[in-house]
Amino acid sequence: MTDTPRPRIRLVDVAREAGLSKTTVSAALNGTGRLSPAVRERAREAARALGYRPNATARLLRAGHARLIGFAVGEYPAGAGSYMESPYFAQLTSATATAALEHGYALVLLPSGATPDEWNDLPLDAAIVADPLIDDPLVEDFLQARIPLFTDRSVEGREGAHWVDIDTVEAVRGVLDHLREQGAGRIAFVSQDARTRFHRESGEAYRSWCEERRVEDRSVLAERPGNGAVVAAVERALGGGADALFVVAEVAPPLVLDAARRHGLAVPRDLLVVCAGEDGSAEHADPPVSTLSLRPTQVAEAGVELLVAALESGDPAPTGRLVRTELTLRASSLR
Amino acid sequence: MTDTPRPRIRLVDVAREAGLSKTTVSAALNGTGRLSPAVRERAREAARALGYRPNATARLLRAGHARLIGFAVGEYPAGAGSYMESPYFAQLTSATATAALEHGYALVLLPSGATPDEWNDLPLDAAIVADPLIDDPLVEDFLQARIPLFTDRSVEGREGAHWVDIDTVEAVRGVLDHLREQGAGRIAFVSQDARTRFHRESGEAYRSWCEERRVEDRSVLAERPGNGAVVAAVERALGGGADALFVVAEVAPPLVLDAARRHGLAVPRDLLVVCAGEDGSAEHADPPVSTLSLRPTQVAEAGVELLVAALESGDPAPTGRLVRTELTLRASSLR
DNA sequence: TTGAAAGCGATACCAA
DNA sequence: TTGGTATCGCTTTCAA
Repeated sequence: MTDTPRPRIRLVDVAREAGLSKTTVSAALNGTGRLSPAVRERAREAARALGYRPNATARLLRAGHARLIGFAVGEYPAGAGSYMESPYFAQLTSATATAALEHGYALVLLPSGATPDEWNDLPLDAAIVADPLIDDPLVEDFLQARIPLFTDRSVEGREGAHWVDIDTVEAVRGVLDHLREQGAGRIAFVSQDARTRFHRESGEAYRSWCEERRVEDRSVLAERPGNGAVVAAVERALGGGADALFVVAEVAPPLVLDAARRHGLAVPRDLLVVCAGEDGSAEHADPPVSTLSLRPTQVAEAGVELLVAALESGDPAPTGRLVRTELTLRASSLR
Repeated sequence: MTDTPRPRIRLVDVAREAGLSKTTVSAALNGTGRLSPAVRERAREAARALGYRPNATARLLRAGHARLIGFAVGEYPAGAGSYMESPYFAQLTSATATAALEHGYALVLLPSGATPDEWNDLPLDAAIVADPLIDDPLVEDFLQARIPLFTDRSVEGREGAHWVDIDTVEAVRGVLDHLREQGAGRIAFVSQDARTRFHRESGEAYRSWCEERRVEDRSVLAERPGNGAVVAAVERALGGGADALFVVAEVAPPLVLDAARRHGLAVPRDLLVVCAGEDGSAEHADPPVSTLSLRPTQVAEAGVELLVAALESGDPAPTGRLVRTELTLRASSLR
């Protein structure tokens, strides 16, 4: 029944207990200053005995920074399910957290549509907006608040803004070229009605590739995010007689194969398939599915690096970097 | 070329600009105190003109709390890939963040194996350890630091600890009973060598269910986490002649169906399948796969509620709550 | 080698 | 109605 009293132990309490001054105890515990080993030990002992834990907020106030970075995703309107269920965002989020931690920063999760008053009370040194919407208010708010920001290329050149993006156009053309080399003539492009840069740019890249080659534009749009709607879009594409599928909408790759099977199509014999995304089931599907990785881990690492460099140097000059996507060829697109 | 000066605007700066005192400006901006509308407006105007943003750290020091909750997952040893790639943890994480935000708290992402010095500098009001390992050091560290904690039932009764857990034993027996009712006689149990409570308890529940009914124990363990190893385990179970599969190891359900197909087994005719987990592809698989949901969203909400209640009341008395799992029956386990 | 005192930036009491 | 001053808990000169 040790009914420990509520009030937390402060530095002064330790000092009093040890018969030393705040200053000395602080130096002893932080390993700074020139203290005699005896005194240092005495201070440490008192701290241990009292169960002293320094008040983080106070140190931060003194230090002038919080080593905290806000993290939000622009992609999903609040409430439309969780963005983390997407393997891409899951990897992006955890890679960002890991990269930040390695630089001594912790990530604070912000809701997708966060307004300033939701983060104004948080001591954020910087912010990250992953896959911002077009003219994302979140981005504008952070920029206006002069909080260093890392997001995609749409902020290029703005003060305090740092970007990392992928080579979408090149990547899309690479996939399409690959499918053509493997003998596909009617390549359908399955996307989703997303307002992200990737979906917009990849759609444009697909269309211009088709135009250049004078082939029919076989884009199909999923009406909503989620496996169900994307599978429905895939079925439409197959109904249209496609002999290859490039799926950039997020979907579990095995479900695409299921759809093909239902249409009596053998992959890769009758239908070639490439999916964009990080879904781990692609590799173990039957047959294994070729994937275009958007490299969330590399994006996160590069962005955090840029952001931290800006933070440490205090230089608001905008910086940016491009990350290469990676096409992994598997049985589903190789004849 | 507005070369804005580095130093941030503080309250005093606004006060000087407005010809008022810090106190008055503070009251004006916070809407407290009794100020004349004129003065209030003058203060606000000055703040706006200077682009004043209050220092969050300073307010927090004053307020005595940070409204920040640390979030870590015990499950994965650091570096073994990201826990967020699991739909269960992805949902748990985002539901926790959402629930916390609704109560005015923000979530700080901590790495899985975090040691005290990784979070000591963070102003955490509380912590959450999802799916702790047995005797998880993380749990012990938080408890010892007297930081209010929410985790699973293993901390039941300890001061400052709050738990939420699921009815694992009942749930497992329910699934097994269901499979038996549907005519299965040789039910294999596919798990993974995880040190979480769920995997341990579900395994025990399966074994005692088998004993009670004098049927063979057909447990199979995946050697590692990840689709590959789990599919291999499923194949072993099928090789052993199972006529039903209860897969509690995390895997994309369509891959289980693929494995069955490779063994020439039709689902549900020759093989019944139930998967535990939140993988969204189960619903759209062909045939749709029955799933046992561990209800991460409900767990998160209940836990945050308990934690926040304890935080607001300052009462360290331990609390806990049980959440019911949910079995969704689909074609894969219905004859 | 040790300690007194001055901040960090904001809020809240209480006197004017 | 307004403002001086103490305070939150810690770190850091700087003097002794």
